Amino acid sequence: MKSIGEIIRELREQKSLLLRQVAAEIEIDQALLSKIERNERMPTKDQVKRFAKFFGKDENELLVSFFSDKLVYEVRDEEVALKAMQVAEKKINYIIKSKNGK
Amino acid sequence: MKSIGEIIRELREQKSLLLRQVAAEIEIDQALLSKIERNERMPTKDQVKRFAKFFGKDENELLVSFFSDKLVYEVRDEEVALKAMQVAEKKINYIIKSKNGK
DNA sequence: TATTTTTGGACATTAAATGTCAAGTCAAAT
DNA sequence: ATTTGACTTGACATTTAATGTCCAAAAATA
Repeated sequence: MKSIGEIIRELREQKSLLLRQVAAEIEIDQALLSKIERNERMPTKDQVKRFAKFFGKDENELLVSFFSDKLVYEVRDEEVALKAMQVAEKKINYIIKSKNGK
Repeated sequence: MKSIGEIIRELREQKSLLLRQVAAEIEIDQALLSKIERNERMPTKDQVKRFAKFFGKDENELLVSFFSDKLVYEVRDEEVALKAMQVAEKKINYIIKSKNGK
């Protein structure tokens, strides 16, 4: 249940790396990495993939954190947030079923 | 489980109104309304409120359709869509609990 | 205190969304 | 067949929101 930023920071600290070092690997500005780790900026999907690769983490696992953060962000301040999320889940389920033949 | 666009179109047709007429009420271009009804454009939150008021529908009900559509749109093409949605729901629940004291 | 790491904030850039307009299609009616 | 009215389409404009950059300030470390 951690945010994508928290996860990235933990991974970096586990390896005792500096912002500068990881930023260079991922090819982003170190100030941007700092912000990503503190959830002040969202990374792009592509950056998340690079983080996964660099830290040797499962890509889908990080992507789930990433997208769930984005989803939460979309409705966080809305009264109907939870309801909307539940309905969205049903809709996704429906779409998936449609894709799999019937 | 209908999209916000489908709902708006149905409401309009139930009252036998023309695109032009509803568009004037809501104060949007009729071409835009046409696109909204066919899910080619998303309305803004404010427009959704105006639709609710004009059609005499519960505002939150329409907002749930609206936001759930947006949520689905955010992850529709992602392999991890469902998983991300489920995690997002947990996160929302957590946030709500935090807000209510403990 | 000097050095290094991290953060803050203003600004630039890019990307994505909404909104507009004019031309287009289609159906019904005459 | 032509006209009329309703709706749609597509290119483009505008607006909004996000990411990205730079440099100075702050915080931590030696």
